[in-house]
Amino acid sequence: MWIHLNGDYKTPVYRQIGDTIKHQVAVGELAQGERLPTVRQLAQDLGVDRNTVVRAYRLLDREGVISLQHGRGTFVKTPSQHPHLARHRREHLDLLMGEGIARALSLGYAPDEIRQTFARRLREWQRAREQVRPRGSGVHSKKAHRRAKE
Amino acid sequence: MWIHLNGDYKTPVYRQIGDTIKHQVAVGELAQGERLPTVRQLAQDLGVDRNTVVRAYRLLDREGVISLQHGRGTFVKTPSQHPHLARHRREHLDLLMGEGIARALSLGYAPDEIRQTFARRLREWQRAREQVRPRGSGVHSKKAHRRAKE
Amino acid sequence: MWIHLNGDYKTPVYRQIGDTIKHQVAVGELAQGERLPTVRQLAQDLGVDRNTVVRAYRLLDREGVISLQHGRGTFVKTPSQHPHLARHRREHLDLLMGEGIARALSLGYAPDEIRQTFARRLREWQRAREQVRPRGSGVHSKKAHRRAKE
Amino acid sequence: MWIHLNGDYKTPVYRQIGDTIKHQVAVGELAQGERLPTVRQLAQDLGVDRNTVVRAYRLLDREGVISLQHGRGTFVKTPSQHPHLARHRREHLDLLMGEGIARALSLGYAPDEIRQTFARRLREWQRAREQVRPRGSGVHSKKAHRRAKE
DNA sequence: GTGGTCTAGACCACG
DNA sequence: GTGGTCTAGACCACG
Repeated sequence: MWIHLNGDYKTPVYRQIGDTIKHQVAVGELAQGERLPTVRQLAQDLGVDRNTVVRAYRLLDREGVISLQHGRGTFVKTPSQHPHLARHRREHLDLLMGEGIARALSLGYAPDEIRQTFARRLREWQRAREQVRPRGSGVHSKKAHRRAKE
Repeated sequence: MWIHLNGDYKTPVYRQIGDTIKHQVAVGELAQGERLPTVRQLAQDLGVDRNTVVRAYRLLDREGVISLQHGRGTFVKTPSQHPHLARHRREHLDLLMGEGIARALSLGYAPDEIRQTFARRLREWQRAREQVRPRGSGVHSKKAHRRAKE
Repeated sequence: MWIHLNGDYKTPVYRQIGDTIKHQVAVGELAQGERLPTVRQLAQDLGVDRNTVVRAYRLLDREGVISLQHGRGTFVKTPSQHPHLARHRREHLDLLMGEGIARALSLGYAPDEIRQTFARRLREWQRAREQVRPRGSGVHSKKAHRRAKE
Repeated sequence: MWIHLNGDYKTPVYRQIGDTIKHQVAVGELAQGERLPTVRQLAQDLGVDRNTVVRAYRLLDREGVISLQHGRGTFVKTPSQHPHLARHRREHLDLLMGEGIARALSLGYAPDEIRQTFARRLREWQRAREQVRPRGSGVHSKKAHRRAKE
């Protein structure tokens, strides 16, 4: 696993790591249930401190994207493991969408502008997903899934 | 002049000030050539440190949006000279929407689910807004700004 | 400000600090808007590392109880600063309550048992609040509030 | 024997196992004198490390709930000898409910608001449960447990 | 072996 | 001065 660290920029390293992983999960590059590199491993690969990786992982864990399992490893969450059940799921998405909308409205963007931008961005993300997924390029192979439940 | 400071968010204050001014220039709320409040004045109005306002103004000056004229004051440059502004606005909204989408996708929500929830929430927010201030724009009137903080 | 650290127990220090502060806010011992000790100060008072205090504060920040403000200090959040607006507020509470219920049910507790325990605990908390509040014991005096908006 | 492991939560696995067994003994699901699965067996059933099961059993043995008999097996002690069990259950629920209440109060929600939301959510959850398994208890039947994991 | 916590100490960004 | 980030290194808890 490789993550490009934008050496001189203002975004902190732990966020760059987290954002990249989130992106990879969103796009399907990291399959759900897949095991992430260990903290030590990724720290070594990227040449950063273990604590920095821990911080990135913990952030994602709190956000519900991955699951840090003491003594076992770190895994991409399966939707079913997410904020408990169906009703929870729906409310969570409501909250998530509401946040972005509230923020945009409070910054003075017009509803139509927001709507259009949203639609375009979502299409862009979907396209990104489709380009990654259908290839079955190693990461999502049987092997990757086999480990998932372990 | 009033600028809403998003007290507890991650964007630094000097950026919030700068972004808001850019936005106001972009939409014409601040006319070209118009004089901005003095550093002291704005700092007092917003209850922030003078250094923070200086930092915001200096950034805008460097970006060519305003002109800091030593001993005379601070003035808005001609918007037409700054395609930068419109782009800034658009990119900011792009970023904002992209964040929510990425998060939802990485949490395993389906695109259609996201799309529908978003649409519903936006409608709800619009309705909520209309109930609060059906008196028209309001946002730009001096009165509306006067005690926005409260 | 003093926090008793349960030296030999298994709860990590950063959690003990966070839980205590949460408790004090819940009970009204720390007024909303009130300023918390600086990271350095509290670290020194408790004889722990600055990073440990930062960690405790950040956790509370993420949970929406306090607000870490770069360069300014740390403050107890005012309800109005919480998860945005009224609708947000309601949804957030829904989610909060739902979590506990889901967990208790999944552990096999009967609904009536849950209901009664909840009612009793809430009464206990309310009583704790009343004992702290009406005295106006220094912390919630005018002085404390005056600083809040600063 | 099946124990639901809350894969991504903060409680360590060995405690989840121990708590569940205590709970089952407390409600009579596991009769006194009854033989528990062997360490190997349970470890395999749950897909966890043997050491983890050993740790759970040893804890219960120390607490007097079960009896580890070298070379013979593991047996449930007489519940009546253990007021400890009922208390454990009650305290656990207390803790669980207390957490949500403390959090909500510290976020500024009013007690009545909390009370009402809780009541509504509990009703909703109950209704949701009834729709899922209207076939009676089900929980204790061997069948229900067999593929609970899925 | 895997993640969790903590310290001591450095340097940075913001107000 | 206040919080934010990062490192190097230690020791612990869990599986």
